[in-house]
Amino acid sequence: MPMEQGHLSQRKFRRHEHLAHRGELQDHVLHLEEGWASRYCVLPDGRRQITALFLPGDYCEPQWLLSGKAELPILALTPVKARAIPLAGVHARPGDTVMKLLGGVLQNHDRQTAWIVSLGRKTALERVAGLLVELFERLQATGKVDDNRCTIPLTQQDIADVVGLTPVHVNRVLGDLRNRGLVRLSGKILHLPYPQALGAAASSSSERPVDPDAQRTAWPAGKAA
Amino acid sequence: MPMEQGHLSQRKFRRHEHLAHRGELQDHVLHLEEGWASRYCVLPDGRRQITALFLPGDYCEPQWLLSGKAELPILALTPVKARAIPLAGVHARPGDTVMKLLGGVLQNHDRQTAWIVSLGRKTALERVAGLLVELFERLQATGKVDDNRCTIPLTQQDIADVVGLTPVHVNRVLGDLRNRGLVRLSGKILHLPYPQALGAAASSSSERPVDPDAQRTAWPAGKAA
DNA sequence: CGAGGTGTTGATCCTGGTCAAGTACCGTGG
DNA sequence: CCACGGTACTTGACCAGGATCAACACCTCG
Repeated sequence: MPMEQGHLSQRKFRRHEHLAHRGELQDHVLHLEEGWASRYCVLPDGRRQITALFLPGDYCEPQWLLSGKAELPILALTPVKARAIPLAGVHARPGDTVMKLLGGVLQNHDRQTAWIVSLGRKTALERVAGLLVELFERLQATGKVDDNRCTIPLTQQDIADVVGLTPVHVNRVLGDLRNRGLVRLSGKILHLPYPQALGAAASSSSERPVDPDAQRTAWPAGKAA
Repeated sequence: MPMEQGHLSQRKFRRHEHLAHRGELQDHVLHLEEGWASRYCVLPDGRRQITALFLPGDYCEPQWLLSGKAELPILALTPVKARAIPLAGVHARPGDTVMKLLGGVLQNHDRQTAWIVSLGRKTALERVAGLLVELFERLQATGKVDDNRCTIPLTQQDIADVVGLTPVHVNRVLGDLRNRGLVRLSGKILHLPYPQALGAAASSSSERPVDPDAQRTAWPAGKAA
């Protein structure tokens, strides 16, 4: 009995409450109105990795349109208000929403690709800096940045679980960024005096000499068939 | 001038030739018939990370159906034979192919999620073991495994660029796995005497005591609203 | 008020990186 | 036939980026 898409589809979750459980079938997609959520994975011995962050304005797991199932659990990092979009309705009258959802899938896919590069090849400092600018820009896109300031409700533990580090080390890196004057993070307020500069630190840390003859084997790259 | 989908759409690439360049617009998707390819990213200072592997039978970048554009370059790791599937045709008569492509997108998405967990939280040994079983199983699914043996045309450098390690260290880890009798990798032939056991090594290395009270903060996980 | 979740800092350890040399294995051309 | 040059693989010695262990300060919220 699918209900109309009116205000009745509004759902609330408390901090640390699950929006979805591992392997659970999903007949809807959530559109976050307020609060943050995360997709995560726990290894048998307790190691945790967050594989996606969902911010206000995001669809929470657009790919459920295609799979109808949550591969991994989704956890509220803060109190969350969301609108549930029943998939039955979308499938019945495939309109604008389908394209938005597929766009969301694509965006998440590309974001994940970028994170694979980060986790595989970047230093702790680059990863943390990268996360901060990514979040800054995503919040900026939804008008949630003012005077280079925004609210990041993440714990240092959360950050660690995103960037694949220890909370202790995240702390040190944040301290380092603070010393360099690139980041001011007090309480949950993030202030980036020079977002540009932080972006630079995220790509390839300034120290690391940009090796001009980086190509291991110079594949001409221009020998099309 | 799009050609018919007959045998004329067959395309060949040599080793180290690009199937697609970074940012290039794509009016087709490739279906690999023979050979392996990889999506990769190079940082300004030369660090490389492979973010996807394409095996025979795979669609190469199904999401091009949605984006029409290659975000990252695709490189042939071996000589490649592929069938080009023009997207114009797919959009015109959306049939079975669309679902197959969307399924491919979903599969790649999930695979990337798994790799984020690996790169973020697993040890060198677990990552390498994980890669080998993944490839073994993907080849098995297309009937390319016989007597627990299959062909892996990857260089140790390639493997390193997938698992985010140094080729030197990959070598040591492979040696370790060989000593444990879990892997026999001579030339390009991979032999897994006990695929099962290797899978176990990939999840959480046997040494690592499975911490029973792993939950950092015991979130009841059962307090639905 | 106390308790538990956080953030901060120091000392020490260890996984994996770096540097370097040497080997094996080609396919090429003399 | 062998000499060669290039790529891939191995191995050792040493180094360093983060992890681990531990203690403490802070702060919010029962």
